[in-house]
Amino acid sequence: SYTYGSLISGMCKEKRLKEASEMFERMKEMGVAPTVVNYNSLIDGYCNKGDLERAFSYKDEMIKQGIVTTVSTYNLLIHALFMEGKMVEADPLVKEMKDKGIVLDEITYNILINGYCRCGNAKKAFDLHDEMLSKGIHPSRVTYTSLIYVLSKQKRMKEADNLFEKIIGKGVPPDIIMFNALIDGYCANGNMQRAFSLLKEMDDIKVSPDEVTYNTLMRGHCREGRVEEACKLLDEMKRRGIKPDHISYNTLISGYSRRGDMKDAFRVRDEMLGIGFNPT
RNA sequence: AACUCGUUCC
Repeated sequence: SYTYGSLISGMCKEKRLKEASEMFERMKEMGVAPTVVNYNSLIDGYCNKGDLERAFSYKDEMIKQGIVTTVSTYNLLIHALFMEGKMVEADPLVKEMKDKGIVLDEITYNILINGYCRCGNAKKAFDLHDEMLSKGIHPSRVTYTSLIYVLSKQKRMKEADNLFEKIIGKGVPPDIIMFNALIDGYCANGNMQRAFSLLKEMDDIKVSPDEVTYNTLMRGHCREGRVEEACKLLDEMKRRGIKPDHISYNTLISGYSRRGDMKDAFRVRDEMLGIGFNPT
């Protein structure tokens, strides 16, 4: 039966790792053979918890048990290391994959590319992008979002926009996350006009904006001191049925605070507390 | 059937 596997992965997703690992041990005691997915679920859980030591010990255990690691196993561990900025420590894992004949897949490349984008290494990210193309692996929206992100952070908006258009030209319709990333780039670089023209484009192609879209636009206005405009956006999102989250309110609070309008800042904070969110 | 990647505040 698939019962144990489902229970273990379910508990790992809910971060109930103690229960998951106990159930895993019980399962083995009962003579049920553990699978690679059981291990991957646990590795994922402990990686998310930040306990990489435990995650790696599960990887060692599976190898000892003669259970074949998959590309997912490595993707999980490489991702966890990259999120902690430990790029170098991931090198031996990539080497190990190659030694075992495990082929890097689209997700592996996306993890590597995103990692380098997050730390501002656009060169390395684009090199990996070229490498995946040369291996016949097609970049996805996930890949492009990372590349747009790093270009935006480096204020290379022309290139970010060109890339965005190029992707559309390839017949890949942008999704909401790609839009949000590009909108954020324009907001962070003070081009609210283009940011709003992208919002309009989203509406045109029926990609519904979400709270991230609006939070991003609100923040763009706030950083220019136009908190009133940001408030109008808060109303607009409510009107459109998009629920503001704690970030929406914190954006307004910090917008008012930066301007020294503490009275308004506290007013928004009270409104936020009134609906059960906590300020940060 | 079940495991892995991208966007806003922090």
